[in-house]
Amino acid sequence: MSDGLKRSRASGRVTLGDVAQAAGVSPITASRALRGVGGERGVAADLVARVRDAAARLAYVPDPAARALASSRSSHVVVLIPLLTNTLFVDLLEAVQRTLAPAGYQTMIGVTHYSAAEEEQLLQSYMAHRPAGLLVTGFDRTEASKKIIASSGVPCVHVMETSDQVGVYCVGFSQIDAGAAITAHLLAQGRRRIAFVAAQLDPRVMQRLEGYRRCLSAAGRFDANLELLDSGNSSMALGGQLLERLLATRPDVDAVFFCNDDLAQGGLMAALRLGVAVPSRVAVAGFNDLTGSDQMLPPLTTIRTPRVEIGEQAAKMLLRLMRKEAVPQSSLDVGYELVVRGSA
Amino acid sequence: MSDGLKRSRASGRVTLGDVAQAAGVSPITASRALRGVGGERGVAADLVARVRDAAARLAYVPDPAARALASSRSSHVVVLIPLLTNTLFVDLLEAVQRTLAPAGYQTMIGVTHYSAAEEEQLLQSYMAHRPAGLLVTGFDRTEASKKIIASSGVPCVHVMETSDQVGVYCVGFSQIDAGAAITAHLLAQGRRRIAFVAAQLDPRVMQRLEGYRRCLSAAGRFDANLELLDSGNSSMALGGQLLERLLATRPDVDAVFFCNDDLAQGGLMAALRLGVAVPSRVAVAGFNDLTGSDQMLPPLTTIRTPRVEIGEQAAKMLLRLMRKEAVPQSSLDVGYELVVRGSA
DNA sequence: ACAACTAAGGACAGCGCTATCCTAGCCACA
DNA sequence: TGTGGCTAGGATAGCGCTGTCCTTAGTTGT
Repeated sequence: MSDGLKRSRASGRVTLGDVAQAAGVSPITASRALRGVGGERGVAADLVARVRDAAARLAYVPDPAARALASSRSSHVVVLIPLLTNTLFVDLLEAVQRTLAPAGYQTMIGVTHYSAAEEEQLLQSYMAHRPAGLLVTGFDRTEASKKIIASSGVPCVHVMETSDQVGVYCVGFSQIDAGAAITAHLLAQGRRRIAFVAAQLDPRVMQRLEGYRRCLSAAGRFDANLELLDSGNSSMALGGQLLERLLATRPDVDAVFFCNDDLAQGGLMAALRLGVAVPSRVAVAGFNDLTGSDQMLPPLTTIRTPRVEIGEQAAKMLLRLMRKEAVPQSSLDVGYELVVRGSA
Repeated sequence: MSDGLKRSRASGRVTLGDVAQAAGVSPITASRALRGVGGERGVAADLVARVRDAAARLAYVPDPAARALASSRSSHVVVLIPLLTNTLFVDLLEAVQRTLAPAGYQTMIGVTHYSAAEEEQLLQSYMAHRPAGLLVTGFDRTEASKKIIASSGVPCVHVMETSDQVGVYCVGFSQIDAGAAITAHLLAQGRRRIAFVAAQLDPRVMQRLEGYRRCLSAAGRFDANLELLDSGNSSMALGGQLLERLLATRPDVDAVFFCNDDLAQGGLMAALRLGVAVPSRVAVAGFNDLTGSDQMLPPLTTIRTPRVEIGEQAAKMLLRLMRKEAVPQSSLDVGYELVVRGSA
């Protein structure tokens, strides 16, 4: 070798071969040394050090495309979430990225807009990239989507919900229990006519509804007429409208459980506008503890969903799966927290 | 050829070679036919049809990794934004994705958290992926970042601000003008002691401040003591605190221009809590027209920033650059809109 | 009718890396 | 001392695609 620092390719790119040459080993050994194959065995420690040193000296950066082509597995992790406009998923996403990035994985974000069809299409197109891992929201998807995931052999972790199905990896909490818990809180406050107001009727919202129903039924306070479900998109504006509609048609309501905080925030603003006293006339509760809920007047009582922890744990689980390490438990329940503030 | 439908590789993957064989042409011709090289010239129309048909029949999906390796350019577009928790950037991002996805480009999102250092590191790691295009926020970055962008030769479009520098592509609007416009509106409403309250002092916030200063100076109403700048992160809670602090120390203030809507929303809630009448006692104005601003009490007067249009136009501009097509104008000013509501 | 030109399609090589097999050297055991 | 098993490192051969020539056929002009 003439000059260890000279690059061989016309492209000017520093390749693994250059590193190997500079370190005085074969390209394969350099590859193994840098990847650390076989734990601490495999390549001898002094060789590893020499290769690492050469790579640093040459500022070597591996080519992800070449790596993906040769190993038929990329460094991408596909993350599929329903919405980017809901801070819940943004917080989740940031936690995932923060955990995955140091391990050398890039996240590719797909937004499904709560549509199973859109999700299926995203899966189809993203799978061509041979992702190393997959992170999806919930369990509600088309059969075709499930088949794509299963047959691809790509490790997959489900978030936000839990399941005890074998071979299914998930990190979440029981939406049913959480829905029941906040309903129980309203009951404990002496409320008797507790309404459930929801929009964006995705599976998790329906599970919260289920929790609400079970809790009220157990207390003998269930009344189907107190459920106000709207298929529109969840927003503050809609929350305000729904509260108005609810009070107009069910004047005896003394508490409202909004399935999501943005609806609840809109409800609180509408109450303020209409001169409806909260919580004396109606108590208001939300779900998720989104940004701003603590700034409402009165501050919103809600369920804090641990999305950051979900994101971190799911990413860690995925990391183990991608490295083919053992996963302690396939289903992780991280719980939830009732946050009692002024509105209920 | 024996059976046009049989796959040749052990991997089971349908490759370009299979398609070519099924169509009775060489792999290169198939490649050219599917990519449509040379516009409508190049490959004969009947051959193109035959190849397309074969590809569809075999459900051929090109391998992005192989493509990236061979052409040294991937199908990724890197988008760098400061924050994912600000709906402004989320709206921008969704518009970008919506425009780029049909053209076959995947977006890779990097969050800089308003840190030039973090941005530099993201650039460094993402550039290894040989992105086809780059979309960055504003012009404020390290020299090293600028060098990485320039020397990579990757087409780059800047968003949110405009610049008349030659060779710099950007889509945005004048933050200075917009800041001046809303200040002028407050002046026109008869306000005389107009405060400027800001947090998260990024370059665009400082430009709005500049607009505010120019407008007030021209009217002979400028008072440096009316500026309240906080380096903390922008949030509703901080907006409330800053309003309280402002009213305590400058009791004669009759209008507040918050540099961002979340601060303004927090300010409005604090005013409500403190019993400060808006707009009679103090007028309140925000910036960006974020989600919920129209639901405040009173609804927030603000500047609507056309982030969806910025996203679309920037993506279109980037598409042209990536295809080496001519770009009509390198700097696109999409303007802004004053939205007058109840708070001012 | 022949040379010079044009353009469609193909052969070839290689992008940068890793999976797979293979070799050489080592130790342990009989 | 011989043989089997084991391990570190290397040689080889692609992964699936596209850039760069090059061939061949068709076309035009004189």
